[in-house]
Amino acid sequence: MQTEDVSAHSEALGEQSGLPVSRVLPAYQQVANQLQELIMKGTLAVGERLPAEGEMALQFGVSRSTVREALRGLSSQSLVLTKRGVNGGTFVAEPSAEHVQTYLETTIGLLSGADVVSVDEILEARELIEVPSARLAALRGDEDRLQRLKATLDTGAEVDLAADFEGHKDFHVAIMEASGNRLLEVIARPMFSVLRTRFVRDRASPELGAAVDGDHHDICDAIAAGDAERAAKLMHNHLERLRSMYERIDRVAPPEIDAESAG
Amino acid sequence: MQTEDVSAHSEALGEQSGLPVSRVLPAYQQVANQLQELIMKGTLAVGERLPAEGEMALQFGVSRSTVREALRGLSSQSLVLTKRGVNGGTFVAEPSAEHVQTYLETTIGLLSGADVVSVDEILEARELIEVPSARLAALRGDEDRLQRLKATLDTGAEVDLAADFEGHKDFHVAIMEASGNRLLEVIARPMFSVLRTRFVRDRASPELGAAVDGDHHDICDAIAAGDAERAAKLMHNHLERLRSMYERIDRVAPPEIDAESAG
DNA sequence: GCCAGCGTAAAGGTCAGACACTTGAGGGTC
DNA sequence: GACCCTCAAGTGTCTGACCTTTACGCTGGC
Repeated sequence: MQTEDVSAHSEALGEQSGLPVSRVLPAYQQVANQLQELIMKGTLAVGERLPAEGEMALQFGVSRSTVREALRGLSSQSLVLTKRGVNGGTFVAEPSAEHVQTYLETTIGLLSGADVVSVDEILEARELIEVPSARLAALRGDEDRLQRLKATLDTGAEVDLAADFEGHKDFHVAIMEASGNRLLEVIARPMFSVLRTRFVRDRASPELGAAVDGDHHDICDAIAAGDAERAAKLMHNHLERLRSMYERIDRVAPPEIDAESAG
Repeated sequence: MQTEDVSAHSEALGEQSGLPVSRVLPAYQQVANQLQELIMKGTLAVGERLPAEGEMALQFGVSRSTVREALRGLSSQSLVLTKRGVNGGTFVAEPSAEHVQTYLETTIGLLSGADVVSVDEILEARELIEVPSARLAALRGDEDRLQRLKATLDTGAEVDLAADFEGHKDFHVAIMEASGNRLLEVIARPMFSVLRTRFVRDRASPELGAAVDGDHHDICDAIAAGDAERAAKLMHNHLERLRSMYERIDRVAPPEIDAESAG
């Protein structure tokens, strides 16, 4: 472990050594930690209302500003949400898949931008998840989900590449939805978004878009037919195609995060 | 722009989706959004120091408290970190896989506790990720990683079930590490932790622990031999065993959190 | 009896200013 | 050169005030 910065999560160190290093966390951090623990333990139930800020300030023996700073931290983690007005207050937020997706999207984007994870790794992870997702979708697909999947194909002939890309996203998201595993959806969707952001749509070629569309149709057919293995294989091929596309793009326009090409 | 927190909340509440929520975001939220965008765009480079709080307050035309609340939000997302003292200040944090793991751990835990995702889904996702991870580890495993993997087995005969469980965790983490895909590690590790938390160690039986240990040794052997398919198959069987274990435990003593689900 | 309109008050949002605490840097002392 | 002391920049915390939002309830007209 190369922990060069021992700022926040410092453990309790030996009391015997009277080092003057004050490992005391800021008050707002302590308050946040305590509240978070209460939430995680279930002591504070979902939807339950926390005391008013002023009251918490009294209870914790800190000022209202400190409590507020703690709450901002929790709220930006979607652990709580605040409402104004009468009967407003701070409430324990309902855990939602969307929040996680939003967070993952920004974070994976940052990790990728900082080369902590490579595009190859994202593509690989995508394949690991989406191929079995297609298989599961074929096995489990109920009418409803199948319809939604088909709907993502219905857009027909599009001229706008950006809209095209959106359609592709919808298709892949629908696949993961159809797999019946929400956790997969939560995980895979941000990866898709990150790739989309990194490889700006305009750089894709129209003929490739058509090929992608064809793939989607084929995959959808296989899923509709309940042919799990074929769906999986097609998805694999599809992602291979995408991978080579990304690689080509990457060679042409290297690691620049956001190409703001003026011309 | 992901400034649509408001609508996301109302949707999460599950009532009517068209609630008349005020579109005006609080100032601290706006400041946080702007800073976040600067960070994501790379305008503020990693490690770069932001202006002092007071200065930002002037620039944004808000009070220092407001700036601080914004910063608390960003810092709890590990987008920035603050240091005190001379040469202290707020710095753009280096994206780190650990932060994401920590976040995912708490969040998946909450999602699971609130039945947004089921244990089955976690297990399924785990299988999707870990089986190919074992395959990749067999294909790519360099000496170094292989040694680390083996080290997780060396613990030998353990009496303490808790420590045993820790060892199991280390093994699975080492597998994902050996797969060479950090993204997989980031994703799978929290899932493991959640399962561990949900199924408290003491409930596992000693003989099962032995079986699990045996599995681990076999998998490790297959990886060391570079036999990718065998490693994958063994991992699959191993996870099947775990799944049935979890199911049995779940039947006997269902987690107290979600007892009231209609059944 | 019902609905519209208004007032009210609770609670979060924002502000200004002050002081305490931390910590590196620079300078002085031995 | 090593040590200590002081200083300053910047975050951490507090106080207390005022603004803004918004559900609830009262009032009055139909």
